[in-house]
Amino acid sequence: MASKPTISDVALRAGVSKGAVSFALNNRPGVSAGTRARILLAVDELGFTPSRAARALSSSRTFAFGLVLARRPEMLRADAFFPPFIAGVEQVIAPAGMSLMLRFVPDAAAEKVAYTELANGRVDGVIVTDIRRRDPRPALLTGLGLPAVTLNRPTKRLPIAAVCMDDAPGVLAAMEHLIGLGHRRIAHVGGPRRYLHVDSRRRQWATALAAAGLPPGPFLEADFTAAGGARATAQLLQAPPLPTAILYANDLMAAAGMAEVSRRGLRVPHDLSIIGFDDSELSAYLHPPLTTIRTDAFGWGQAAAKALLAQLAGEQVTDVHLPAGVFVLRESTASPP
Amino acid sequence: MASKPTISDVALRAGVSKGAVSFALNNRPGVSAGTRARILLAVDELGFTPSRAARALSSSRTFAFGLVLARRPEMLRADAFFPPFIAGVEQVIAPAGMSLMLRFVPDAAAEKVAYTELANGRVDGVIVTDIRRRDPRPALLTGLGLPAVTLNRPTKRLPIAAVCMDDAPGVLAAMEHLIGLGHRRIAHVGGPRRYLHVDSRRRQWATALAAAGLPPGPFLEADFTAAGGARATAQLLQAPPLPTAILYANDLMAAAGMAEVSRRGLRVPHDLSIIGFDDSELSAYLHPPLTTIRTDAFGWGQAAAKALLAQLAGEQVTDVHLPAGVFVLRESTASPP
DNA sequence: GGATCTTTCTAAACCGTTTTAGCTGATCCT
DNA sequence: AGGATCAGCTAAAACGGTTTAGAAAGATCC
Repeated sequence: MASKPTISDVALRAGVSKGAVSFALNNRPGVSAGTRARILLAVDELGFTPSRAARALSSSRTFAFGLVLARRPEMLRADAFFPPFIAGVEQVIAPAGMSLMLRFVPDAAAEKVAYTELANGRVDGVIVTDIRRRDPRPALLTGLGLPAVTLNRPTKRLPIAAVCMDDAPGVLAAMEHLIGLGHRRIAHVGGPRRYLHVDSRRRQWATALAAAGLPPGPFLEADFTAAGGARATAQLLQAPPLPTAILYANDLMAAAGMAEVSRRGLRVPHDLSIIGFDDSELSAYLHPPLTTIRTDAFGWGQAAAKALLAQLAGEQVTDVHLPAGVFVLRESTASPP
Repeated sequence: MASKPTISDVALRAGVSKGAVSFALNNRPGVSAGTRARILLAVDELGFTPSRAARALSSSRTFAFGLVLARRPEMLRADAFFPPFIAGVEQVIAPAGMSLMLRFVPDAAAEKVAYTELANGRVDGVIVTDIRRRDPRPALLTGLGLPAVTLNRPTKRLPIAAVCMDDAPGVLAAMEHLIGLGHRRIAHVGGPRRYLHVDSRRRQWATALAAAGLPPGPFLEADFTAAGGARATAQLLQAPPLPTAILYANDLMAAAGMAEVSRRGLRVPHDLSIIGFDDSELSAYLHPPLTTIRTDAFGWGQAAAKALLAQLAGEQVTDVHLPAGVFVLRESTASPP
């Protein structure tokens, strides 16, 4: 009585066998309504909650999802995506009695170890983010037999479902907006090109440029940090021909870029237009408020969690397509000087 | 052979009993060097890794720590503390074979449920952040018998160790800097007052004001979001006497405040000095670069994880005191107009 | 009215570790 | 030489659930 009650205590109190209690608790047929009520009463009186460890051992399910992040700590310092993303995941899985197991690793080698450990009875499935070119993880995960969901689709055919958010419409709208304003030299500051979404945004940008009959603009590969954004901006601004607009792959780099522009005595948007990506919380409150492309990290987290949950429930899951990011017009863009 | 090898497979291959294998793997005495080598060889050949679930069940340890965050999703959107904090925790616990279990909950009621669930065989200990006034969690946790570490000390005497970072020196240095520049009306925009660290910073600010013989300045309670920071700033600026400097409880509010000041045609730092808190990644790259007080979230995470690990190892842990946040002078402060 | 199905429930096996109790044979001590 | 001690190992009992095989009791069928 002093220590935590077990299923045997419940069985004893309800005058049934352990098996009956297990059936009753898992809503399985084979228990009469009366007995079920008696069992639930005993559960309630004893304050019984099943031990996850025992459940995990006998049913070989862990009731946890895994998320492995391969990032250097400094890249996490101001990350605007993961906190809301994780919150979205949590909101969906917590009511289902599951929890999220997090792993931060510094590089790809550690990443592989982390997934292997997670596969070894720590989680029932994983959400794979930051898909890279020739990403080894889908193969690794199917090899490990670990159910998974990816954020965006890595390559054409894989037995892993993807939860996709198309960034083409957002980037296109942004580019059309700039081109409509009369911009002809539109630069792009992206993230590391190994990431698929970085490359995708870059392609949309290049396509829009070409479609408007404009010459290919300068592309700079930065690292998603404020420091990187400032550095890339400085580089774009150091020699003519100067771009009249810059599209960034996230708001953090855009904000830092905007500051860099100001520091050089140029004015946003008068001398240079700036567009970010993600619509982070601060962006609406910068000076000037940042025009950006909104992505719904929270909703993405929810969708990914739902897809993984459905997969574990045995449903045949296909790719999920979320509403594309929308272009949010604020005040960091104007006609070129 | 097809499925994952168990400890019995290893025992069979090495020609010993399961017990011997367990002893060898856990570096326990009672196994000769020769036998140990034979066992380790078998482990290697079979690629054996012990099942966490079975381990958890028989040793009643879960090899995971828990972290429960009671925040509304919008407060997480731009949070600069948790990503590096969690990264710090991870860096310490991963080599020890442990992982982090995360829970996001919307309010205090859900919080209690979350801790109770975690206590029930899901984690070996928790890190408690965002300590509030009359926080019910320390009592809850000691009641649940769940080892814990708090970030900063809630009240005087509790059997829970705290990992503390003193913000007094940083705030004091900031205030001395402002007062030295000649400021006499220094406002403070804090976070929700139920948080102990909010109250602590507010007290330091008030004390410094009093120590300099200045009248108590206006305090505004905001919510740590950019929107809240902008709103509070607007309120401070709407009626004279205007403050000549504002100290914010985080960089996000400070950044939004700075933009709000600019929007009103005032110039930072010429017309108004601004100081933030935390030194988030963007702050050094704002225009002007934000003067702030640096807190080491990553180091805090490491220290908290170490303390919890030590506690689980049976060590008598006392409070840990981390280096205080340092004042980082940049360009958002100047003499009052 | 007996054979056959269902339904409801029990007993026991099982999941893969850790841990305890106890069994060996060698060594030490007097 | 013979008992105590010890390291090195084995066998088996936990840990707390799930799951399977099968028993007991009613309901159904011809």
